[in-house]
Amino acid sequence: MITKVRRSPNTTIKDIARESGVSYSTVSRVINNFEHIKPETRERVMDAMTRLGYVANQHARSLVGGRSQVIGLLIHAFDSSYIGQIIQGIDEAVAEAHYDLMLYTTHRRKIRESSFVVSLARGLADGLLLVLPRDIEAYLDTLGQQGFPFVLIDYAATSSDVPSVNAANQQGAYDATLYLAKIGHRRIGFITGDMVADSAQERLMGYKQALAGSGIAFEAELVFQGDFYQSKGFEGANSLLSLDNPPTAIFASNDMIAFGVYEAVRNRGLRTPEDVSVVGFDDIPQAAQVHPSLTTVRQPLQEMGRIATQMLLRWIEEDLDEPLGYTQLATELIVRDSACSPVDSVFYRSRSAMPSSDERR
Amino acid sequence: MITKVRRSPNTTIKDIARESGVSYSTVSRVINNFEHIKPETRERVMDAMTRLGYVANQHARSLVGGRSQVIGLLIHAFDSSYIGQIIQGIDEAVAEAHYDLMLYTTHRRKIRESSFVVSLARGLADGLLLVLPRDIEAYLDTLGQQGFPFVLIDYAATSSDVPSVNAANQQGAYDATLYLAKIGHRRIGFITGDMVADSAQERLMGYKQALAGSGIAFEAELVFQGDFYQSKGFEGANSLLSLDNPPTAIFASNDMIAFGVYEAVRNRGLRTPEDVSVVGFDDIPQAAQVHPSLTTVRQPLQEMGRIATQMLLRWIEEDLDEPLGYTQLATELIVRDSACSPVDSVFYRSRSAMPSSDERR
DNA sequence: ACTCTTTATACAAACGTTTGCAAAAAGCTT
DNA sequence: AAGCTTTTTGCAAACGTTTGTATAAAGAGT
Repeated sequence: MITKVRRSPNTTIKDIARESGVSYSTVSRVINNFEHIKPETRERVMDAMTRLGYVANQHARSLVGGRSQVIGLLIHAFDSSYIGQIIQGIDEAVAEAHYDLMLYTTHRRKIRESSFVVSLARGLADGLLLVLPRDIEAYLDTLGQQGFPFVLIDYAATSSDVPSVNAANQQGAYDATLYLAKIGHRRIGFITGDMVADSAQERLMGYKQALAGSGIAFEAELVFQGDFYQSKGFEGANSLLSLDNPPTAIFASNDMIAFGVYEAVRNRGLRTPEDVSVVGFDDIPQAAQVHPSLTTVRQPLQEMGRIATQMLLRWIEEDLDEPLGYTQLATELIVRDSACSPVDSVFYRSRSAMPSSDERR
Repeated sequence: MITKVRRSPNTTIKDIARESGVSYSTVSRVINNFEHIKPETRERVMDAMTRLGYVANQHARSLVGGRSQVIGLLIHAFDSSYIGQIIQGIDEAVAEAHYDLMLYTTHRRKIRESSFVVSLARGLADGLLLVLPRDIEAYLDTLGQQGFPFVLIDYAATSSDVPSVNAANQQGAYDATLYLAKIGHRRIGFITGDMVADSAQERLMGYKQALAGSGIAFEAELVFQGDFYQSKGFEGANSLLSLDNPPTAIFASNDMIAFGVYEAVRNRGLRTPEDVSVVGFDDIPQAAQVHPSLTTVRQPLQEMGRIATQMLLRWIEEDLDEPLGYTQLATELIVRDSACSPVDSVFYRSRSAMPSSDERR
């Protein structure tokens, strides 16, 4: 049924052995840097390897060694550059450790998720990274019971014995909201993310907490439920700005939403930040390129990917009996040009028409 | 040096054999759907497999069978959602064929590219997909000589014996420019992509060709050299609009650039499309969400990924002696709200302030 | 020179499959 | 009931490594 494709008969450890006049086990020991090898022999073997262009067969290695040098990465889609940033961090850490990366996208197909986890657990990968997983409950058990190493990214672990990495979402939202309050805003709108994500919940809590801390009463009408996409941001801002008493500032749960807010503000003949201040969350690369450049809460996305990977590798390589708990990374408010004091509005026109964007970083 | 992690002794084909009272080769044949198996035996074996939760060890399989059921994907970064769309297409096709996807990012590290190609060729993957590759020459030979299956995506094959998939960039640019000319524009600005990419070159040619076809003289001052990023779009539009005789329309080499143009137009107190018509290229998801929604040349990105994958799989599985040539996919002009006749400008204000966006699709 | 470590190498088994070959079982034909 | 074909099953070898155990070579100490 399956046609064999047998490529050029690959050079194996035995070819090297023959070529350099030693046994194949010696070759293996040279490859794996064993101590008791006569320098001269080592030399001869190495030589033969480069001459014949030897590359070890990873499958044979995994078969006997049990390790595949591969880690699996499960994501659900390639929305925006949020995920790209995380992957970049992962990729770097993975490459450094000489592992490879197997990619699984779920595209909202729930069922597939748990089924592939099983197959992963059986040899294909040594560990698994899950970014922003939905319905983990389904396969968390499977993973846990098998003692299969895994780390969650951007998932607020409800029980802290689940190894995970995320950002200080609540603190970040708190900082952003407090900043707006500090520069004088009293009516601050908020557009949420998709509330099934923990991060969305946490950001809302941070917003509320900062209001409370600033002596501003929470008003439900100032909160619009979004979904992390630009169009809902547009819609949300339109809704908020249509209020009888509209907000002077809008805090968006991510940068894409903020871009939608930009559009809505403009569409109504208003200006950012003179008429409406805007603050985002994430600090995706576009945030700095946009006009006016976006004041936003920076989430260390690459860092998150990198750290999660390192945690995972430690679990894989050090045969721990306990999992590694969870790590929370600090966020940072990046002040750019999209927010100013409401009182500034009047004087703002004296500034140049083309905002100077990133000068202050 | 390496600590063994030996997980729970996995159930193998032999366990199943013992459990169901047959030999392990029979089990293997049941798994691989051989014809001469007594239905009752098959039943018994299947039963044991589900009971013991058997999953085949892929490494052992590859070792003997030569096939790893993995295909490698080489990309250089996760810019914008352009790459995401392509990956989605790839991922779907790969999943359908029950293969897995190994991800390699090069992050502008040229050297690594060629080195890993070698290691891939030795067992880890059965084939390779390269998206928008730079300096292929370096390792194209390696691949070609080894007879290792590979397909390039979004690379204009100079010699048509290189298997590749891309979009009709020139035709698409031609269509867009012609469209602008048809609705009355005579001065059409153009912002290029990164000219090291073939697609950028082709789009420029399409632009020139359409001008010629419309009896409009090409003017070098109307072409600004960009790099596919939003900030260069902003810069480029500012430059073009500062000309003594500025263009009434700007054709951007991709959607991100078009967004930059949007910003520049606004920043000068002008409006899209009333004062400056804008057309993009790609049709990334954001293009439809933006205000005004962007008229753009749709590149069938997912389709490209899917088709490239299918080509690759055919090469892998059907043991062809000849490679598969190259496939070019048609583009489609998606008319939305960002371009109108220059004469419309005067009357445009009668339209509602909030453009109706995607209604006409 | 003779045992005793230490260093260096070789052999063989194992990892979990697939598959060619051979043997056993079952059906047919006479 | 013997002979033949066809279906069904089992054994063993192979894939390319790693690694435990055994052996050979080389120094060290007497």
